Amino acid sequence: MSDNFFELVYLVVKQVPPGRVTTYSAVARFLNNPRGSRAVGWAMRQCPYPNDNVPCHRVIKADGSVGGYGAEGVLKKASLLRKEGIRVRQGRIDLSRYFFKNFSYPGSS
DNA sequence: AGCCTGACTCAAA
DNA sequence: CTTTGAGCCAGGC
Repeated sequence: MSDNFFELVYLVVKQVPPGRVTTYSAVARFLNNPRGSRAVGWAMRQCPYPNDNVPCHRVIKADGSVGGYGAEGVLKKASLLRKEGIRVRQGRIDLSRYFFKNFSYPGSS
């Protein structure tokens, strides 16, 4: 488990199905880094894999804001989320409705 | 090691 | 509810 923090982040984010979202802090906390939300965001910025493999666009802020999407722009991100059936209103999402928390720890296969 | 940046978060005003 | 400010983590120079 001395794998890079990124690897774990990607594995966790990969678990988020279409129509559902998660937050940076949630992922960070799942990896035993409750204060590592920024590191998670940093990992997302790298985005070494295609969005099909790692749906970076399904990771939003803890307050329900869409967050950012690098050069692509937050509009693109919101658009993708809407296409998956997620209702985005004023750049915000209802976490109580779309938040995915049924994660399984990476590497436990 | 030190300093700066960034798809963040929380608390306070 | 919106706006500020400070805190935290990993990476690059």
